[in-house]
Amino acid sequence: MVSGTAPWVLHVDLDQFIAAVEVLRHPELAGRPVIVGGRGDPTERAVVSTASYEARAFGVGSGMPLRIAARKVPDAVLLPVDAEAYTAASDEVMATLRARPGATVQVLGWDEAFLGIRTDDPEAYAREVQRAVVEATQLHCSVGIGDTLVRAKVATGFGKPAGVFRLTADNWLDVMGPRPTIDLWGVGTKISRRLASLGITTVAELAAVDPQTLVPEFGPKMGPWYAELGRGDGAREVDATPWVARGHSRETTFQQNLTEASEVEEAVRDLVDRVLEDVTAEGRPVIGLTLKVRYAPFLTKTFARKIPQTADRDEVLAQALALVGKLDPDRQIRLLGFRAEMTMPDDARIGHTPTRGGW
DNA sequence: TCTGGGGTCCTAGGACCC
DNA sequence: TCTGGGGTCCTAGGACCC
Repeated sequence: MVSGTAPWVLHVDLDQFIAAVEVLRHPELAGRPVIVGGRGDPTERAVVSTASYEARAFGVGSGMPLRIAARKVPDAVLLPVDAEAYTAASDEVMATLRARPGATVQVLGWDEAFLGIRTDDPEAYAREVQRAVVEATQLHCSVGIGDTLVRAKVATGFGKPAGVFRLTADNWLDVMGPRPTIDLWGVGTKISRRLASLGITTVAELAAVDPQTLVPEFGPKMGPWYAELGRGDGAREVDATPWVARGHSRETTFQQNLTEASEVEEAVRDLVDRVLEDVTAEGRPVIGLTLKVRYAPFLTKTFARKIPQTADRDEVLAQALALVGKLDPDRQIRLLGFRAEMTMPDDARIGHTPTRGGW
């Protein structure tokens, strides 16, 4: 089957991944509404990372404040996020995918990956993938089959849970045409609203538009890219080149808003140290800094600056504290974030992004 | 119910240069 | 005199994804 001729893109997506990993190591939780988020304390400022299907039946979903989720499901099991455990499980899944015959694997996140293959029976191959993943990890996944990355990615949603669904140029408009543009991968609330203001509300309407007419509203790259998205078109090649981080960041939401300058400075020192730990592990110099602040209740501002590649830790810290000077001293601070951008290695792939244009 | 944390890329406008 | 035209770099902000 490896020698089949037709190229296909498979999108593999683990079902309720985080909740499933927790149930695996706490078997007594099977069948119960499990909600994972923050430190598992519903009195804190935190949101839901993943809810099990039992919890979703109560209307709980990712991104919902933990406090609300706990109220909706009185007998929910609330668990803290355990990133190390999910990374370990994810590594096992990805290794299983890479071991599939003839597969090129492009990892998109903890719980999903593209898989490029040549076969004349992609459904059979998809079932084999599901069987292999369950056998190795006891985790279930859904598989989207497509002739482009976008179509494969969107197809997965129709296969959940634990199913397989195929979307190609042949059935794209039949399946997706009547749906709202927000159902597309890469179109969120803001863009779908701006499209609607141009008279475009469905995928079919977006697919029919002349790409150039979107340039005045969305710019020279994004305009034509949205039109392409409407057609389901784009890249067909799965790229296994290892992903290289462009930067690292840390954010902290304070349980009580900060008001004192000394608290702010201490928080920035802490964030800088944590980010630089990651950067140091990469062995690449820092070339830029961004400080993000969320003033209470919800106003976000960012301040950035370039810095010389030769900067050492003390220099980076000094530059970070200089950015602190731009904060408004009269406002309460709810969140601080600090990001360090790094130089790229010479052989790094340029233009690869798991989530945005460039497919 | 006031909405985490870690990422990526695009756009606009000003500064500056020739 | 009220001002070209191309280019790059930098900063701030916006949008999206998992």
